[in-house]
Amino acid sequence: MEFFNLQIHGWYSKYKRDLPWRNSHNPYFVWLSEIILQQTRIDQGMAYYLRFTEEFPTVLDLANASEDQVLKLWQGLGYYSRARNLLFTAKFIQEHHQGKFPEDYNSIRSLKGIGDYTAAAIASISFNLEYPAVDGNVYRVLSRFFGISEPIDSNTGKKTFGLLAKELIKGADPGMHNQALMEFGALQCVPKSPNCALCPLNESCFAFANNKVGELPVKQNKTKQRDRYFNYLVFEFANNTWLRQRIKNDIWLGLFEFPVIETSEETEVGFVLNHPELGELTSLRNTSVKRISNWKIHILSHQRIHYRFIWFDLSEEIKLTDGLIKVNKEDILNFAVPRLIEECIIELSENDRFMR
DNA sequence: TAACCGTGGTA
DNA sequence: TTACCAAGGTT
Repeated sequence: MEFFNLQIHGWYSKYKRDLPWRNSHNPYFVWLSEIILQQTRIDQGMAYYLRFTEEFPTVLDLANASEDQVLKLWQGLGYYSRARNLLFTAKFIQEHHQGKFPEDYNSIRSLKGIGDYTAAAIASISFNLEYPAVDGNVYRVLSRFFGISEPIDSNTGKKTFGLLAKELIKGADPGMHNQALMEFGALQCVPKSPNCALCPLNESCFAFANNKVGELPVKQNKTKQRDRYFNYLVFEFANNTWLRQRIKNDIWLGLFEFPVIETSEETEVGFVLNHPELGELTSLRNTSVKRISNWKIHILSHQRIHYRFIWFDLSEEIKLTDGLIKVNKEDILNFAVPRLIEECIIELSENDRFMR
């Protein structure tokens, strides 16, 4: 174990990346970076981190934002509950911690959106507290080097890795140690085809010695995907279209989209045009379908969204029904939308059919 | 406990 | 093309 820490720490001092959130121990910045980077690659999250810190330099700036504003900044990053919890926790800190980020592990861990990993990361990096941060990288590094084949997504496995990580961090600089382990997993001990020949730990690595690098770590649960079918209705009249905010406990909660009729399969257009839900949206009769896109597929971690767009040229202005929002086309980019809606809007503006 | 919650990169 | 999976957390 001493060899392990010595090599990891030495490797880190040599190869660590210069990342913006490493220039400060400010718990607000560390928290922000950790939430953004949950299940997200640094390449993908970096621009979001820079935008958030510029827009909201302090936790109080964030606390005073609206949810729509935060979701708009978060647009495209996915797992939008992270953004909603971010705002909730900022407001909570404003109200219950006098606007000062809490400095002890239990207080940090109790905040919404912060689990075992994130609490340990903030506590160790910001406050030098000795809590092991075990993320996907650390599971991989430990399982390979120490030869642990317990599934990392089982309770017993999490306990085993947690205990080992707790032993390893003893006596080390907590923040440096945690980041070193993660950085090593992210850059050297990568998931697929790591370059073990030049790894400073290869002489003692169980997986390398036993040719099990490709088999570790072990995961047991495979998430099932289900198919869904979204018929998006794009109403146009004058320079307006209509959007609706997603308010059900479902994907994309809080984001906006064109009104949608969900069907059980890739139905004919006639099925949608005669659908009772369309009648609830508009009682207009003289609506003509201008264009119908092909079915496309948008992949989520657990769902496959089959979707298409049906454009309606309205002969008169639509009558507003529950939750429908009339949007001037020039304002549409101010709404937080799912990726597939954004692509539709971009395509339309490029084709000069929509934004003129 | 297992299912739910996005998006993009990679082989 | 498909499958995996990335600084996970909540219910």
